[in-house]
Amino acid sequence: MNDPDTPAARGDAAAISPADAPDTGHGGLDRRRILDAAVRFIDEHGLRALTMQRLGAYLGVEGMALYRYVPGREALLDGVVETVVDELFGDPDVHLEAHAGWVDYLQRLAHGLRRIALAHPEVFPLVATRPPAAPWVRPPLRSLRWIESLLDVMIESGFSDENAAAVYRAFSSFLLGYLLLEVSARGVETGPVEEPDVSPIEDLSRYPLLQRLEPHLSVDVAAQDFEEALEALLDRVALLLPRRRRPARLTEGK
Amino acid sequence: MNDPDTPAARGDAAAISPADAPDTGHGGLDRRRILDAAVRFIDEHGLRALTMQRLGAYLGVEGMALYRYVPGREALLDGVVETVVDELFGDPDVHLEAHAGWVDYLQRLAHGLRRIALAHPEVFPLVATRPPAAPWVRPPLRSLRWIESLLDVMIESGFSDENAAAVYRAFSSFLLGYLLLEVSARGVETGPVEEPDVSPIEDLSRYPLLQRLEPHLSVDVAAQDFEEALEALLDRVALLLPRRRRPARLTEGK
DNA sequence: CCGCCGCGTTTATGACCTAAACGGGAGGGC
DNA sequence: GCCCTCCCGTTTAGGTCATAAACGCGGCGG
Repeated sequence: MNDPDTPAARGDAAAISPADAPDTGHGGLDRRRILDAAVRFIDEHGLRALTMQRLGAYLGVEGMALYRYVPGREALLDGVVETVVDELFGDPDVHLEAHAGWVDYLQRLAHGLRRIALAHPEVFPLVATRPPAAPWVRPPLRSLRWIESLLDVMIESGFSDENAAAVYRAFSSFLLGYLLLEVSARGVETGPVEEPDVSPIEDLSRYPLLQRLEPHLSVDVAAQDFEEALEALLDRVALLLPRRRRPARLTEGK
Repeated sequence: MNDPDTPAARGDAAAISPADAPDTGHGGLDRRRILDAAVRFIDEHGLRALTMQRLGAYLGVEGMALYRYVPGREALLDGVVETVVDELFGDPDVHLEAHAGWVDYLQRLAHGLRRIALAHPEVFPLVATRPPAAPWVRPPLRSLRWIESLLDVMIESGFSDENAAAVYRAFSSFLLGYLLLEVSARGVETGPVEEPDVSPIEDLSRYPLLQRLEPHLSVDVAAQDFEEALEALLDRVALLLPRRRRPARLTEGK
């Protein structure tokens, strides 16, 4: 057998769904319904559990039925990524245009992406690591429309072409690092419902500081770290602007 | 068939190795040889191509032989990650102790990890995303010894316990974001040797800025971005230190 | 000289992806 | 009303994989 005991993969079709699944309600697949179901499925059972057969069952259908609407598993995953990233368009707090300046724009965009990451922790690693369509599409902002929008806002705000591109790169790296780590940490603390494991992780006694700092390391300050790093990034970005157009102060020196 | 045409996955055992493979030279497996071979294999053929059978063939042996030394595929991947991360111990430019202050220490550590990422672009995503042993082990620095070392250096340099932990978190996020993006961008520009693809990616005409900035977006300035973001991070970290112990200037104002 | 054991091989099972053939029912043309 | 035809989900089949379990060979200590 494959994946002999992985908790997520121990999916007897029974346990997986007919009861609470969306199950279409009236039969009749289509690409959208499949993709949405796939996202929900991954949210509920984890990426590893996603199988054509199981997703089919989740929709009340044989696995092969999906192939009529989706070219294959890889394409399905691409669709999942796209579906999740596109949630950004439905977010009332995030806008394609900067109504209140580039700082506000980038903050809303960052928070919007963070919301998505936290809403779909099991999907986000996919968003982060799936090979992008073009080399300059940098996860997690992998939508041409949003990239265009970001560049537009920066340029309208007075940044040079080169600096706009640099901001895009720095912003991507920032988001990827912080969100991927936040999401995967959350996954580790929630996910592995495994047995207490015979090995208490490893011999901690050899690492006195790890022991002493364990409380500090385990406190979840991801939200605060994110805010602070975002502020720092925005401050740094502001310095790229010709002095006259620079916003006075990003934060009121708490 | 699986993976119908993926270039990396088109591995007839013939194409894969006996010729240039390590092939032990004298038969006789062991865990170390297997792990090293796995790293080389992934470097050469990509992660997707790694199969128990193929790795066996690469070593001149049947796939099942590996199971005597490795509990299974997952464990193998864990071993690969560990192997690669442990290269840090062999790096003459990186030291467990800070001989020249914490700034120098963090710079060397960051560059050491970047060297690893660039040396094993196909392995790095694994380093980045594999669930860590403990929740406070943050990729890509997933070695207890190095975490301990980092915390030690920071604390010896006068940072509080809390700030040392904060530095560790910020440093991890920074490395993860920048290195993962750099490595995957490199992978995209090299990797997909696919047919020119009927769709020229997507209709670019709707995104005038993407078109106009394409040159700026495609220039590879990853190294420079990395240095600048590292400097910015270190500057920010320096502010955590009591004023008296703060290093005068990190960069001589270029 | 023999039986045991370390180690790679063979055999077997089951999960999974996917190509291809299949079949039933619903709707349109007559 | 009848039949033809697609649309769409199902069945069938075959290939790749991971992995458990039985196997067998060669060397070594008794």
